[in-house]
Amino acid sequence: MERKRNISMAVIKRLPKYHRYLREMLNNDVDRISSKELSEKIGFTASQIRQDLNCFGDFGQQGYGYNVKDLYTQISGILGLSREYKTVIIGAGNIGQAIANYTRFDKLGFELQSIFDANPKLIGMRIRDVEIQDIDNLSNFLKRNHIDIGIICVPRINAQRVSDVLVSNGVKAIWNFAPVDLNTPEDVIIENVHLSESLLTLSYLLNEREEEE
Amino acid sequence: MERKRNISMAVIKRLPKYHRYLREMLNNDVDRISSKELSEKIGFTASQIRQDLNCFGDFGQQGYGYNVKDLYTQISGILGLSREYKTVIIGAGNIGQAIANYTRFDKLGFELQSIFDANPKLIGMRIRDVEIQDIDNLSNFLKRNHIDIGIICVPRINAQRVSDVLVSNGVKAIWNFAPVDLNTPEDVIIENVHLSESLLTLSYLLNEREEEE
DNA sequence: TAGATTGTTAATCGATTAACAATC
DNA sequence: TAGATTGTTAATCGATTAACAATC
Repeated sequence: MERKRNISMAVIKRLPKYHRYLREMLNNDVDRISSKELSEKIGFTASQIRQDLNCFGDFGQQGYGYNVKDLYTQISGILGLSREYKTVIIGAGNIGQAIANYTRFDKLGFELQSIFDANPKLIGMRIRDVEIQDIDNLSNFLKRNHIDIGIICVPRINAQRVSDVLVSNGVKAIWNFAPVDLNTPEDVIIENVHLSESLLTLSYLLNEREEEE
Repeated sequence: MERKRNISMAVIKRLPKYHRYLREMLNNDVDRISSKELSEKIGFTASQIRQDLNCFGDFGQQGYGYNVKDLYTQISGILGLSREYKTVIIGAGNIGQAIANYTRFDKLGFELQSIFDANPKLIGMRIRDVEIQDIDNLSNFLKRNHIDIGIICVPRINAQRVSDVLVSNGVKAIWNFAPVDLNTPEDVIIENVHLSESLLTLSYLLNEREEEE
């Protein structure tokens, strides 16, 4: 299935966007699409789209283009969505609760198994049928349950400690919302969501724009 | 002050990370740092760090390196943090409330002026002294108050409509959490936080890693 | 002064775009 | 078959890294 090793991060980061646009077209009963048409919607060049897709296979057909349903299925598979992932959230504060409440991720196959927090007021509370546990149980819970992805939503100061517990109990992927760069072994995958950095990019651009005037 | 026009997006996206590391060093009473030392902490090459900083000015000194406090101040200014920004949040659901509760952004100079939602159960509620208003008041509110940044936290289906209201009332920057690419005039700045895309990047990488084994 | 480290130019690397033969 | 559009190679563009003279 894999055609090309070492897919560049630039390509990988575009895949979810293909997935989203194809899903949308599928919902609108679009049967087929050419790289040129897709280019106009998604904003990548037609050439780039063909290059990107060809990293993974010959999904198109000359003179026809791409079958939307088939391509969607392929991209879903490439993104790893043909299986399910068991997740835990650590930190039931603002962001932790927000993520826990998102039904969007369930539909993609990410199953929230438990939530952990240190605050006694939160422990025992339920978010969509998942009970918030004492963070002291985290290590034990991980030993008894296979977890694919740990979602870190604790304050900056505690993030590395939580990460260490996850890693030492075999969790291989971390979705990190704490504004810190975690230190982990090479075989652990980290995906950061640094909201402040996103906001500062916005203020940079807004300011740059205003200076030009 | 500006040395070089057309700073590339690659450089811009690294600036907030410099800002974060410098803040941390400042808190740890570090006085000066060389590009080589910073490189070891932040993970960019020393060469890249010097190139990046030189887009904006000669902040270093041969034989000495960079003064942490000065550089922090410079980067803060470049990121537009020497002024304040008035913001509104539209959508008081999971993400909207989480963002409203973040005190981190206040400290950087982002002042939440109001929150809007369509849900009667939420209207009138207060989040940290800010009252949730009926979304029908949004347009009027924007006409009476200058707002720098609109933060869109409504469901996908309503995001474009909200964006249109913001834009037609002169809002020039949008921080968008809805999983959709907004259609806006060229002079409006959009910064997207697409959480699903981030999660799918993670599942891609996790899957790729497991295939190799 | 000698050592350190910048600012900056040149070399390399990688990603994007253009072009076109292959083929449905 | 003729037209359309892919897959893929080659050309271009941009970003990163290396090297080193300038200078604190």
